[in-house]
Amino acid sequence: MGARRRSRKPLTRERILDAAVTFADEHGVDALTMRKVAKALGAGVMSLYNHVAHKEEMLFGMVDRVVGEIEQPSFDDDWKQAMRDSAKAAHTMLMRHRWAAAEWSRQMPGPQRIRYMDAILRVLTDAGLQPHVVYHGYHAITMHIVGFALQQIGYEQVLGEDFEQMASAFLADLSDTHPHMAEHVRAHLDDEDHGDEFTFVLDLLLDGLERANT
Amino acid sequence: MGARRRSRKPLTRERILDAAVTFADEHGVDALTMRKVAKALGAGVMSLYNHVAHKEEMLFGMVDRVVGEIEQPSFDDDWKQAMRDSAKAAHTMLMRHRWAAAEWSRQMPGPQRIRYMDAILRVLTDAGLQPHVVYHGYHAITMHIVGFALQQIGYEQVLGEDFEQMASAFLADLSDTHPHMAEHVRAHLDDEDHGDEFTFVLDLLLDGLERANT
DNA sequence: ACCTGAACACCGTTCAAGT
DNA sequence: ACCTGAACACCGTTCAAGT
Repeated sequence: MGARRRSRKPLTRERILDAAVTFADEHGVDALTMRKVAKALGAGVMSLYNHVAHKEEMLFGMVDRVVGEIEQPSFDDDWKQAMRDSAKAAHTMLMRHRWAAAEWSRQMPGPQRIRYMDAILRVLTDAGLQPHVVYHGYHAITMHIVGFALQQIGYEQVLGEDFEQMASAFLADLSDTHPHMAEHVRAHLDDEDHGDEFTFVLDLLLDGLERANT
Repeated sequence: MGARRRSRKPLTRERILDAAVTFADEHGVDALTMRKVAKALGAGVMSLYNHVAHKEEMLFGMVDRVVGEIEQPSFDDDWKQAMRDSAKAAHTMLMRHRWAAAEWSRQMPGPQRIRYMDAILRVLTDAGLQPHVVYHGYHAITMHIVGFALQQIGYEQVLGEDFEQMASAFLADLSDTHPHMAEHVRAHLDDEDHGDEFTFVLDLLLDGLERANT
Protein backbone atom coordinates (compact mmCIF):
# COMPACT_ATOMS: atom_id res chain seq x y z
CA MET A 1 0.00 0.00 0.00
CA GLY A 2 0.99 3.62 -0.36
CA ALA A 3 1.67 3.69 -4.07
CA ARG A 4 0.83 7.12 -5.46
CA ARG A 5 0.33 6.43 -9.10
CA ARG A 6 -2.97 4.75 -9.50
CA SER A 7 -2.34 2.39 -12.31
CA ARG A 8 -0.17 1.45 -15.20
CA LYS A 9 -3.11 0.71 -17.45
CA PRO A 10 -3.40 3.22 -20.29
CA LEU A 11 -5.91 5.99 -20.00
CA THR A 12 -9.25 5.31 -21.64
CA ARG A 13 -12.48 7.23 -22.08
CA GLU A 14 -14.07 4.41 -20.10
CA ARG A 15 -11.62 4.70 -17.22
CA ILE A 16 -11.95 8.49 -17.16
CA LEU A 17 -15.74 8.36 -17.00
CA ASP A 18 -15.47 5.74 -14.27
CA ALA A 19 -13.23 7.91 -12.17
CA ALA A 20 -15.36 10.99 -12.81
CA VAL A 21 -18.59 9.22 -11.82
CA THR A 22 -17.00 7.86 -8.67
CA PHE A 23 -15.69 11.27 -7.77
CA ALA A 24 -19.05 12.97 -8.40
CA ASP A 25 -20.83 10.32 -6.34
CA GLU A 26 -18.52 11.01 -3.43
CA HIS A 27 -17.98 14.76 -3.59
CA GLY A 28 -20.78 16.14 -5.74
CA VAL A 29 -20.63 17.48 -9.25
CA ASP A 30 -19.74 21.00 -8.11
CA ALA A 31 -16.42 19.76 -6.75
CA LEU A 32 -15.72 17.80 -9.92
CA THR A 33 -12.65 19.17 -11.63
CA MET A 34 -10.61 18.01 -14.56
CA ARG A 35 -7.54 18.29 -12.39
CA LYS A 36 -9.03 16.15 -9.65
CA VAL A 37 -10.20 13.46 -12.04
CA ALA A 38 -6.73 13.33 -13.51
CA LYS A 39 -5.21 13.06 -10.07
CA ALA A 40 -7.55 10.22 -9.15
CA LEU A 41 -6.18 8.40 -12.19
CA GLY A 42 -2.58 9.28 -11.48
CA ALA A 43 -2.32 11.16 -14.75
CA GLY A 44 -1.63 14.69 -15.86
CA VAL A 45 -4.66 16.93 -16.43
CA MET A 46 -4.04 17.35 -20.10
CA SER A 47 -3.99 13.63 -20.71
CA LEU A 48 -7.74 13.58 -20.21
CA TYR A 49 -8.18 15.67 -23.32
CA ASN A 50 -6.95 12.85 -25.47
CA HIS A 51 -10.14 10.97 -24.62
CA VAL A 52 -12.81 13.56 -23.89
CA ALA A 53 -13.36 16.74 -25.87
CA HIS A 54 -13.85 18.99 -22.85
CA LYS A 55 -15.46 19.01 -19.41
CA GLU A 56 -19.01 19.40 -20.70
CA GLU A 57 -18.56 16.45 -23.03
CA MET A 58 -17.22 14.43 -20.12
CA LEU A 59 -20.37 15.22 -18.16
CA PHE A 60 -22.41 14.14 -21.17
CA GLY A 61 -20.58 10.83 -21.13
CA MET A 62 -21.06 10.48 -17.39
CA VAL A 63 -24.84 10.78 -17.56
CA ASP A 64 -25.08 8.39 -20.43
CA ARG A 65 -22.91 5.92 -18.57
CA VAL A 66 -25.16 5.86 -15.48
CA VAL A 67 -28.31 5.73 -17.59
CA GLY A 68 -26.87 2.50 -18.90
CA GLU A 69 -27.14 1.11 -15.37
CA ILE A 70 -30.94 1.17 -15.54
CA GLU A 71 -32.20 -2.26 -16.35
CA GLN A 72 -34.41 -2.52 -19.37
CA PRO A 73 -38.16 -2.86 -18.84
CA SER A 74 -39.81 -6.20 -19.40
CA PHE A 75 -41.77 -6.56 -22.62
CA ASP A 76 -43.78 -9.50 -21.34
CA ASP A 77 -45.34 -8.25 -18.12
CA ASP A 78 -48.43 -6.17 -17.82
CA TRP A 79 -47.33 -2.83 -19.32
CA LYS A 80 -48.16 -0.87 -16.20
CA GLN A 81 -46.14 -3.18 -14.02
CA ALA A 82 -43.27 -3.02 -16.49
CA MET A 83 -43.37 0.78 -16.35
CA ARG A 84 -43.52 0.80 -12.57
CA ASP A 85 -40.50 -1.49 -12.34
CA SER A 86 -38.54 0.45 -14.89
CA ALA A 87 -39.37 3.78 -13.27
CA LYS A 88 -38.33 2.40 -9.93
CA ALA A 89 -35.03 1.21 -11.38
CA ALA A 90 -34.39 4.63 -12.88
CA HIS A 91 -35.25 6.29 -9.59
CA THR A 92 -32.88 4.04 -7.68
CA MET A 93 -30.09 4.89 -10.08
CA LEU A 94 -30.73 8.62 -9.71
CA MET A 95 -30.59 8.28 -5.94
CA ARG A 96 -27.33 6.36 -6.16
CA HIS A 97 -25.77 9.05 -8.39
CA ARG A 98 -27.20 12.16 -6.79
CA TRP A 99 -25.73 14.51 -9.39
CA ALA A 100 -27.24 12.61 -12.31
CA ALA A 101 -30.79 13.97 -12.30
CA ALA A 102 -29.68 17.57 -12.73
CA GLU A 103 -27.26 16.55 -15.44
CA TRP A 104 -29.88 14.40 -17.20
CA SER A 105 -32.01 17.50 -17.63
CA ARG A 106 -29.04 19.53 -18.90
CA GLN A 107 -27.47 17.15 -21.38
CA MET A 108 -28.64 15.80 -24.67
CA PRO A 109 -29.51 12.11 -24.90
CA GLY A 110 -26.56 9.86 -25.65
CA PRO A 111 -26.64 6.28 -26.94
CA GLN A 112 -27.68 4.72 -23.64
CA ARG A 113 -30.47 7.19 -23.12
CA ILE A 114 -31.70 6.64 -26.65
CA ARG A 115 -31.76 2.93 -25.96
CA TYR A 116 -33.67 3.59 -22.74
CA MET A 117 -36.19 5.86 -24.47
CA ASP A 118 -36.71 3.33 -27.21
CA ALA A 119 -37.50 0.61 -24.69
CA ILE A 120 -40.08 2.74 -22.87
CA LEU A 121 -41.71 3.82 -26.11
CA ARG A 122 -41.92 0.19 -27.13
CA VAL A 123 -43.66 -0.81 -23.91
CA LEU A 124 -46.22 1.95 -24.37
CA THR A 125 -46.74 1.13 -28.03
CA ASP A 126 -47.09 -2.59 -27.39
CA ALA A 127 -49.66 -1.76 -24.72
CA GLY A 128 -51.87 -0.61 -27.54
CA LEU A 129 -51.78 3.08 -26.76
CA GLN A 130 -52.46 5.49 -29.60
CA PRO A 131 -49.46 7.32 -31.03
CA HIS A 132 -50.27 10.66 -29.44
CA VAL A 133 -50.81 9.00 -26.07
CA VAL A 134 -47.48 7.22 -26.37
CA TYR A 135 -45.92 10.51 -27.29
CA HIS A 136 -47.30 12.38 -24.30
CA GLY A 137 -46.91 9.43 -22.01
CA TYR A 138 -43.23 9.11 -22.65
CA HIS A 139 -42.63 12.73 -21.69
CA ALA A 140 -44.88 12.60 -18.67
CA ILE A 141 -43.21 9.52 -17.27
CA THR A 142 -39.60 10.58 -17.74
CA MET A 143 -40.47 14.02 -16.40
CA HIS A 144 -41.88 12.39 -13.33
CA ILE A 145 -38.81 10.23 -12.82
CA VAL A 146 -36.26 13.00 -13.18
CA GLY A 147 -38.38 15.67 -11.53
CA PHE A 148 -39.16 13.51 -8.54
CA ALA A 149 -35.51 12.67 -8.04
CA LEU A 150 -34.53 16.32 -8.26
CA GLN A 151 -37.11 17.28 -5.69
CA GLN A 152 -36.24 14.48 -3.31
CA ILE A 153 -32.54 15.24 -3.52
CA GLY A 154 -33.17 18.92 -2.89
CA TYR A 155 -35.38 18.10 0.05
CA GLU A 156 -32.90 15.70 1.63
CA GLN A 157 -30.18 18.27 1.18
CA VAL A 158 -32.15 20.75 3.27
CA LEU A 159 -32.62 18.08 5.92
CA GLY A 160 -28.87 17.75 6.15
CA GLU A 161 -28.44 21.31 7.32
CA ASP A 162 -29.12 22.79 10.76
CA PHE A 163 -32.61 21.50 10.49
CA GLU A 164 -34.06 20.18 13.69
CA GLN A 165 -34.23 23.53 15.43
CA MET A 166 -34.61 25.60 12.31
CA ALA A 167 -37.73 23.74 11.28
CA SER A 168 -39.81 24.59 14.30
CA ALA A 169 -38.89 28.27 14.25
CA PHE A 170 -39.61 28.32 10.57
CA LEU A 171 -42.97 26.62 11.06
CA ALA A 172 -43.99 29.05 13.77
CA ASP A 173 -43.34 31.96 11.42
CA LEU A 174 -45.08 30.27 8.58
CA SER A 175 -48.25 29.24 10.37
CA ASP A 176 -49.46 32.83 10.52
CA THR A 177 -48.71 34.01 7.04
CA HIS A 178 -48.87 30.81 4.99
CA PRO A 179 -51.05 28.28 6.75
CA HIS A 180 -51.33 25.83 3.85
CA MET A 181 -47.59 25.83 3.36
CA ALA A 182 -47.05 25.21 7.07
CA GLU A 183 -49.44 22.29 6.92
CA HIS A 184 -47.59 20.88 3.94
CA VAL A 185 -44.24 21.10 5.69
CA ARG A 186 -45.71 19.42 8.73
CA ALA A 187 -46.93 16.59 6.52
CA HIS A 188 -43.40 16.26 5.16
CA LEU A 189 -41.98 16.07 8.66
CA ASP A 190 -44.29 13.29 9.82
CA ASP A 191 -43.31 11.32 6.79
CA GLU A 192 -45.91 8.66 7.27
CA ASP A 193 -48.11 7.31 4.55
CA HIS A 194 -46.59 9.32 1.73
CA GLY A 195 -43.76 6.84 1.74
CA ASP A 196 -44.63 5.87 -1.77
CA GLU A 197 -45.35 9.21 -3.28
CA PHE A 198 -43.28 8.21 -6.27
CA THR A 199 -45.56 5.33 -7.15
CA PHE A 200 -48.70 7.25 -6.27
CA VAL A 201 -48.07 9.94 -8.86
CA LEU A 202 -46.73 7.45 -11.37
CA ASP A 203 -49.95 5.46 -11.11
CA LEU A 204 -51.90 8.66 -11.56
CA LEU A 205 -50.09 9.08 -14.86
CA LEU A 206 -50.39 5.47 -15.99
CA ASP A 207 -54.10 5.33 -15.24
CA GLY A 208 -54.53 8.68 -16.94
CA LEU A 209 -52.80 7.43 -20.06
CA GLU A 210 -54.93 4.33 -20.17
CA ARG A 211 -58.06 6.41 -19.87
CA ALA A 212 -56.90 8.97 -22.42
CA ASN A 213 -56.61 6.14 -24.90
CA THR A 214 -60.32 5.43 -25.18
CA MET B 1 -24.44 58.71 -24.57
CA GLY B 2 -21.17 57.01 -23.93
CA ALA B 3 -21.05 57.36 -20.16
CA ARG B 4 -19.26 54.36 -18.73
CA ARG B 5 -20.44 54.32 -15.17
CA ARG B 6 -23.95 53.00 -15.20
CA SER B 7 -25.52 54.96 -12.41
CA ARG B 8 -25.04 57.12 -9.41
CA LYS B 9 -27.75 55.35 -7.45
CA PRO B 10 -26.33 53.35 -4.55
CA LEU B 11 -25.96 49.62 -4.92
CA THR B 12 -28.84 47.56 -3.59
CA ARG B 13 -29.62 43.86 -3.35
CA GLU B 14 -32.60 44.66 -5.55
CA ARG B 15 -30.51 46.37 -8.21
CA ILE B 16 -27.94 43.58 -8.15
CA LEU B 17 -30.57 40.88 -8.63
CA ASP B 18 -32.11 42.94 -11.40
CA ALA B 19 -28.83 43.20 -13.24
CA ALA B 20 -28.02 39.53 -12.68
CA VAL B 21 -31.42 38.38 -13.97
CA THR B 22 -31.12 40.57 -17.03
CA PHE B 23 -27.64 39.26 -17.70
CA ALA B 24 -28.69 35.63 -17.28
CA ASP B 25 -31.68 36.17 -19.57
CA GLU B 26 -29.38 37.51 -22.25
CA HIS B 27 -26.28 35.38 -21.94
CA GLY B 28 -27.30 32.31 -19.96
CA VAL B 29 -26.48 31.39 -16.41
CA ASP B 30 -23.19 29.73 -17.36
CA ALA B 31 -21.78 33.05 -18.49
CA LEU B 32 -23.01 34.79 -15.35
CA THR B 33 -20.08 36.07 -13.36
CA MET B 34 -19.80 38.25 -10.30
CA ARG B 35 -17.37 40.40 -12.22
CA LYS B 36 -19.74 40.84 -15.14
CA VAL B 37 -22.69 41.70 -12.94
CA ALA B 38 -20.57 44.30 -11.21
CA LYS B 39 -19.47 45.73 -14.52
CA ALA B 40 -23.07 45.96 -15.72
CA LEU B 41 -23.75 48.08 -12.65
CA GLY B 42 -20.61 50.16 -13.05
CA ALA B 43 -19.31 48.97 -9.70
CA GLY B 44 -16.33 47.06 -8.43
CA VAL B 45 -16.77 43.31 -8.00
CA MET B 46 -16.33 43.34 -4.29
CA SER B 47 -19.07 45.89 -3.81
CA LEU B 48 -21.59 43.17 -4.60
CA TYR B 49 -20.59 41.30 -1.47
CA ASN B 50 -22.03 44.05 0.68
CA HIS B 51 -25.48 43.00 -0.49
CA VAL B 52 -25.28 39.31 -1.34
CA ALA B 53 -23.48 36.68 0.68
CA HIS B 54 -21.90 34.92 -2.28
CA LYS B 55 -22.68 33.84 -5.83
CA GLU B 56 -24.87 30.91 -4.80
CA GLU B 57 -26.93 33.15 -2.55
CA MET B 58 -27.31 35.60 -5.40
CA LEU B 59 -28.67 32.80 -7.59
CA PHE B 60 -31.07 31.91 -4.79
CA GLY B 61 -32.29 35.51 -4.80
CA MET B 62 -32.58 35.51 -8.58
CA VAL B 63 -34.89 32.49 -8.68
CA ASP B 64 -37.06 33.83 -5.95
CA ARG B 65 -37.29 37.16 -7.71
CA VAL B 66 -38.58 35.63 -10.96
CA VAL B 67 -40.96 33.30 -9.13
CA GLY B 68 -42.49 36.52 -7.83
CA GLU B 69 -43.41 37.36 -11.41
CA ILE B 70 -45.92 34.48 -11.55
CA GLU B 71 -49.37 35.82 -10.97
CA GLN B 72 -51.29 34.25 -8.13
CA PRO B 73 -54.02 31.73 -8.98
CA SER B 74 -57.62 32.73 -8.66
CA PHE B 75 -59.47 31.41 -5.62
CA ASP B 76 -62.88 31.95 -7.16
CA ASP B 77 -62.72 30.07 -10.44
CA ASP B 78 -63.23 26.39 -10.89
CA TRP B 79 -60.15 24.90 -9.21
CA LYS B 80 -58.99 23.07 -12.30
CA GLN B 81 -59.18 26.20 -14.40
CA ALA B 82 -57.34 28.12 -11.71
CA MET B 83 -54.58 25.52 -11.71
CA ARG B 84 -54.38 25.51 -15.48
CA ASP B 85 -54.04 29.30 -15.56
CA SER B 86 -51.49 29.34 -12.81
CA ALA B 87 -49.44 26.56 -14.37
CA LYS B 88 -49.51 28.38 -17.67
CA ALA B 89 -48.30 31.57 -16.00
CA ALA B 90 -45.46 29.69 -14.33
CA HIS B 91 -44.54 28.06 -17.61
CA THR B 92 -44.48 31.39 -19.42
CA MET B 93 -42.18 32.79 -16.78
CA LEU B 94 -39.81 29.83 -17.06
CA MET B 95 -39.66 30.30 -20.82
CA ARG B 96 -38.92 34.00 -20.39
CA HIS B 97 -36.07 33.28 -17.97
CA ARG B 98 -34.62 30.18 -19.55
CA TRP B 99 -32.09 29.60 -16.78
CA ALA B 100 -34.74 29.67 -14.05
CA ALA B 101 -36.11 26.12 -14.30
CA ALA B 102 -32.73 24.51 -13.65
CA GLU B 103 -32.07 26.90 -10.79
CA TRP B 104 -35.55 26.33 -9.33
CA SER B 105 -34.71 22.67 -8.96
CA ARG B 106 -31.33 23.45 -7.39
CA GLN B 107 -32.24 26.14 -4.88
CA MET B 108 -34.30 26.05 -1.71
CA PRO B 109 -37.61 27.89 -1.71
CA GLY B 110 -37.36 31.56 -0.83
CA PRO B 111 -40.16 33.87 0.32
CA GLN B 112 -41.77 34.26 -3.09
CA ARG B 113 -41.75 30.56 -3.74
CA ILE B 114 -43.26 29.89 -0.34
CA ARG B 115 -45.99 32.37 -1.15
CA TYR B 116 -46.53 30.61 -4.49
CA MET B 117 -46.67 27.17 -2.89
CA ASP B 118 -49.12 28.37 -0.29
CA ALA B 119 -51.46 29.70 -2.96
CA ILE B 120 -51.45 26.44 -4.89
CA LEU B 121 -51.99 24.38 -1.77
CA ARG B 122 -54.91 26.64 -0.90
CA VAL B 123 -56.54 26.12 -4.27
CA LEU B 124 -56.25 22.35 -3.90
CA THR B 125 -57.49 22.39 -0.33
CA ASP B 126 -60.43 24.65 -1.12
CA ALA B 127 -61.31 22.27 -3.94
CA GLY B 128 -62.17 19.76 -1.25
CA LEU B 129 -59.31 17.38 -1.91
CA GLN B 130 -58.19 15.17 0.94
CA PRO B 131 -54.94 16.12 2.69
CA HIS B 132 -52.88 13.34 1.15
CA VAL B 133 -54.20 14.16 -2.29
CA VAL B 134 -53.34 17.82 -1.80
CA TYR B 135 -49.93 16.74 -0.65
CA HIS B 136 -49.23 14.55 -3.67
CA GLY B 137 -51.00 16.91 -6.03
CA TYR B 138 -48.80 19.83 -5.10
CA HIS B 139 -45.66 17.88 -5.91
CA ALA B 140 -47.01 16.37 -9.09
CA ILE B 141 -48.08 19.75 -10.46
CA THR B 142 -44.92 21.69 -9.68
CA MET B 143 -42.86 18.78 -10.95
CA HIS B 144 -44.76 18.93 -14.20
CA ILE B 145 -44.26 22.68 -14.53
CA VAL B 146 -40.53 22.69 -13.88
CA GLY B 147 -39.83 19.39 -15.60
CA PHE B 148 -41.72 20.36 -18.71
CA ALA B 149 -39.87 23.65 -18.95
CA LEU B 150 -36.52 21.90 -18.53
CA GLN B 151 -37.34 19.44 -21.26
CA GLN B 152 -38.64 22.06 -23.66
CA ILE B 153 -35.61 24.27 -23.14
CA GLY B 154 -33.29 21.35 -23.70
CA TYR B 155 -35.14 20.38 -26.83
CA GLU B 156 -35.14 23.88 -28.28
CA GLN B 157 -31.44 24.14 -27.55
CA VAL B 158 -30.77 21.10 -29.70
CA LEU B 159 -32.86 22.62 -32.46
CA GLY B 160 -30.60 25.64 -32.43
CA GLU B 161 -27.59 23.63 -33.46
CA ASP B 162 -26.71 22.27 -36.88
CA PHE B 163 -30.01 20.54 -36.93
CA GLU B 164 -31.72 20.47 -40.29
CA GLN B 165 -29.22 18.16 -41.92
CA MET B 166 -28.17 16.39 -38.77
CA ALA B 167 -31.70 15.27 -38.02
CA SER B 168 -32.23 13.27 -41.17
CA ALA B 169 -28.88 11.50 -40.94
CA PHE B 170 -29.61 10.80 -37.32
CA LEU B 171 -33.06 9.46 -38.14
CA ALA B 172 -31.73 7.16 -40.82
CA ASP B 173 -29.32 5.64 -38.32
CA LEU B 174 -31.96 5.36 -35.69
CA SER B 175 -34.68 3.77 -37.75
CA ASP B 176 -32.83 0.49 -37.86
CA THR B 177 -31.72 0.12 -34.29
CA HIS B 178 -34.35 2.06 -32.37
CA PRO B 179 -37.54 2.22 -34.38
CA HIS B 180 -39.76 3.54 -31.60
CA MET B 181 -37.32 6.29 -30.83
CA ALA B 182 -37.13 7.23 -34.48
CA GLU B 183 -40.90 7.41 -34.61
CA HIS B 184 -40.94 9.64 -31.55
CA VAL B 185 -38.40 12.03 -33.03
CA ARG B 186 -40.40 12.17 -36.24
CA ALA B 187 -43.48 13.07 -34.21
CA HIS B 188 -41.49 15.88 -32.63
CA LEU B 189 -40.40 17.18 -35.99
CA ASP B 190 -43.91 17.34 -37.46
CA ASP B 191 -44.95 19.31 -34.41
CA GLU B 192 -48.62 19.13 -35.16
CA ASP B 193 -51.28 18.35 -32.65
CA HIS B 194 -48.98 18.04 -29.68
CA GLY B 195 -48.97 21.82 -29.56
CA ASP B 196 -50.53 21.69 -26.16
CA GLU B 197 -48.66 18.86 -24.60
CA PHE B 198 -48.23 20.94 -21.49
CA THR B 199 -51.95 21.16 -20.89
CA PHE B 200 -52.57 17.58 -21.94
CA VAL B 201 -50.37 16.13 -19.23
CA LEU B 202 -51.50 18.71 -16.69
CA ASP B 203 -55.11 17.69 -17.27
CA LEU B 204 -54.09 14.07 -16.86
CA LEU B 205 -52.82 15.00 -13.42
CA LEU B 206 -55.76 17.18 -12.44
CA ASP B 207 -58.29 14.55 -13.47
CA GLY B 208 -56.25 11.91 -11.70
CA LEU B 209 -56.23 13.93 -8.49
CA GLU B 210 -59.96 14.41 -8.66
CA ARG B 211 -60.48 10.72 -9.13
CA ALA B 212 -58.00 9.77 -6.40
CA ASN B 213 -60.10 11.81 -4.02
CA THR B 214 -63.13 9.53 -4.04
C1' DA C 1 -1.01 7.93 -31.17
C1' DC C 2 -0.83 9.26 -26.69
C1' DC C 3 1.03 11.93 -22.87
C1' DT C 4 2.46 16.14 -20.46
C1' DG C 5 4.19 20.70 -18.05
C1' DA C 6 4.08 25.51 -18.63
C1' DA C 7 1.35 29.21 -19.51
C1' DC C 8 -3.02 32.01 -20.36
C1' DA C 9 -7.16 34.00 -19.40
C1' DC C 10 -10.22 33.63 -16.53
C1' DC C 11 -12.98 32.54 -11.79
C1' DG C 12 -15.00 33.43 -6.57
C1' DT C 13 -13.65 35.23 -2.51
C1' DT C 14 -10.37 37.11 1.58
C1' DC C 15 -8.26 40.91 3.28
C1' DA C 16 -6.89 45.26 4.42
C1' DA C 17 -7.63 49.80 3.37
C1' DG C 18 -10.30 53.55 2.20
C1' DT C 19 -14.77 56.92 2.72
C1' DA D 1 -22.15 51.57 6.65
C1' DC D 2 -20.67 50.96 2.26
C1' DC D 3 -17.16 50.65 -1.32
C1' DT D 4 -12.89 48.94 -3.45
C1' DG D 5 -8.16 47.22 -5.53
C1' DA D 6 -4.74 43.89 -4.80
C1' DA D 7 -3.92 39.36 -4.01
C1' DC D 8 -4.85 34.23 -3.42
C1' DA D 9 -6.07 29.87 -4.66
C1' DC D 10 -8.13 27.96 -7.78
C1' DC D 11 -10.42 26.84 -12.75
C1' DG D 12 -10.67 24.94 -18.06
C1' DT D 13 -8.11 24.86 -21.95
C1' DT D 14 -4.20 26.14 -25.69
C1' DC D 15 0.15 25.21 -27.09
C1' DA D 16 4.42 23.34 -27.93
C1' DA D 17 7.17 19.70 -26.76
C1' DG D 18 8.03 15.19 -25.65
C1' DT D 19 7.56 9.60 -26.42
